[in-house]
Amino acid sequence: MKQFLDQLSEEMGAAFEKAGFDAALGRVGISNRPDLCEYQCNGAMAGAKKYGKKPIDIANAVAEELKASGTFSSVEAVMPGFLNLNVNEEYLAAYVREMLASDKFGVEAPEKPLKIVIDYGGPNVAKPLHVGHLRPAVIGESIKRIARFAGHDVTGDVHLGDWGLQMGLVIVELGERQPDLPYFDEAYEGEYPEEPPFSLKELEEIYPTASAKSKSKEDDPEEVKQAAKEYHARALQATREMQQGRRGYRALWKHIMAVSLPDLKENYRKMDIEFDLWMGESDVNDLIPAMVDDMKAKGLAHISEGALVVDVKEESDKKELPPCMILKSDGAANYETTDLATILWREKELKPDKILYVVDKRQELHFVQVFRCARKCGLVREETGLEFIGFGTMNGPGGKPFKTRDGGVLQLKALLDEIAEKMHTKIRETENADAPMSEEEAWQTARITALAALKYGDLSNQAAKDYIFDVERFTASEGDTGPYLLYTMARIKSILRKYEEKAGASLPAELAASFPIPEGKAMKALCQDISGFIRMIDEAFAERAPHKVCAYLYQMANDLNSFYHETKILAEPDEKKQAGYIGLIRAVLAVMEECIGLLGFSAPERM
RNA sequence: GUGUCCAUAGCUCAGCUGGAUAGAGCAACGGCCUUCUAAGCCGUGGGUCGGGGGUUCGAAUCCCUUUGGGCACACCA
Repeated sequence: MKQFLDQLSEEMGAAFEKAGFDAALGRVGISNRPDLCEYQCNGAMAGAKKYGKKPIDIANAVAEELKASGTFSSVEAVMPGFLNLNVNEEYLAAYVREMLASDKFGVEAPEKPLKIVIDYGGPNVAKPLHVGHLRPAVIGESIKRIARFAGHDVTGDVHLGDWGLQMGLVIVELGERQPDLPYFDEAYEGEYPEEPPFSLKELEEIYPTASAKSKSKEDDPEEVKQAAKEYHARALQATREMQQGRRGYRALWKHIMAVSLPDLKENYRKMDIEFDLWMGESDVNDLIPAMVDDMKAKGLAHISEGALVVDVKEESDKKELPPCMILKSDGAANYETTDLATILWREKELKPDKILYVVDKRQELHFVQVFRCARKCGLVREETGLEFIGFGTMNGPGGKPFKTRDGGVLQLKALLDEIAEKMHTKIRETENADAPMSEEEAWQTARITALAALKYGDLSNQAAKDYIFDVERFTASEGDTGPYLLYTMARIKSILRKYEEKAGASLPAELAASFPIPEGKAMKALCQDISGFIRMIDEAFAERAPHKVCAYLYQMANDLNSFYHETKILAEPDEKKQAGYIGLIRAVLAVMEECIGLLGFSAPERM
């Protein structure tokens, strides 16, 4: 279906044309003066110069053409040349009914659906998920769902960080602790144990320890600095040896993966984040030699300061762009290498029209280099879109990087639990004494609500901006929050349940038939909200902007609550009227369900 | 230093393909539960849209400039 505003614009454009003006001037937008009208068109002012006429004269002429319109209930030309519009209720209701009767509320598949790969998540194996992993997962997941809903063929890939220095660090640290393990004996030719030499808990401690050991601060004594440097060098060497196939290290790598991966999967599952592919940097290791050879053969890669690089600077650059490094001077791969090989793999296996990278915006330069290198070396077809979607840093209250009270990194599990507990407390404080929740339902509801709080809190901000993550604010669950939306939905569900009980029958599956012609401002506002759905989806997809879905939902929830307060639905004596109310709130609920699904969370039956 | 992004109410953020009085939430203050969930609704106060120029009938929005921040700038990812 067409966007509602486009339909209005068409009607308006026709009127402009009839009055002797360019139809393109008839663009209709939502009014920014809701006290005066519902929609507006400013084309008369835009066209004044072109036609050498006063804007108000044009507006009046156009308004005259629309006098008999079935689309608008009123068209008013106002100084200096605004066209203030209200839509006809029956026309509006008919549009919404058509939406409700359509698949996906009238959002049609694009003529040529795009094959899109979304690279998001990017957790590092061997490191526990911490708050820093929240944004890529939450934003990427939502963009994926929006793109899919918009009708595209979307593949989400977690793109594990499993081939870099952190592996070398874990190997070295393990070697310090248990040097007698066969993995470290190069002469060992037997089978390695099946059981990993560490538990998940140990692994989660090994990495931070190793990482700390490899770094030193400015004011550390010289011998500490020296030790850190030496340790770091060993980790680099271990990384290289692992990449190049040293048996013992590969075996350890497998152990690390076996221990770490199930935990990662479990964590993402808890957050309702689903990847189609669990590929990692390691999966493309075998593609690297041929890729490098090809770059050399084409004369694109050359040695610079010991490393193999490809120049990617261009004439138009305002700034000196460093070359893209293909191999480090020690011959090891770095993240440019694996990112490039990954592009190669995706191109070969999936032939995507677009690859979207949902990554920290601080990595933008890296991706500029990688994208240019990929093009220059012919790793992708000309028409394959490579798109960087950078998100801002999540800071704690006060605007500084997010830390726990004792200065450590807050693990994602801990954060989720903390919020769920607060929600649980809230539920117990406010629940209806006549129908208390079972402990199971209370916790279930708490977890659903916590996830909504967390995700909505993140997604309602523009992704590209830094934002302040304030647990107190999100758990407050007042105002523009996830729980507020869920609460609104729970209210609707409650009414629907009671209505069904009273009527003694279940509601018809059909949404469109019972949708009313709106009477009064509150009802009409809700109809208009629904009518804007297709436009919202188009924009959210085009701009990769989940926050548009949030704003849409919030507006709808506000309007619903206003309606709720001024209308006693269950007490309405006029059965026909009541059925209309029920039809309206059911439609609102259905749209809201769809929207929160796009954001990546769900709603409980009651709160 | 170079590049880049940002600057809107006390705080956290929308609005930015230019339009009429710049919107929310939190915080503050005042109302509303005998009636469908008060995690709610209604209202009040609070802003030279960082500063200065320009384009335009019209600028928070576009251009230039300036100030103040964030971030990045090849062998960690």
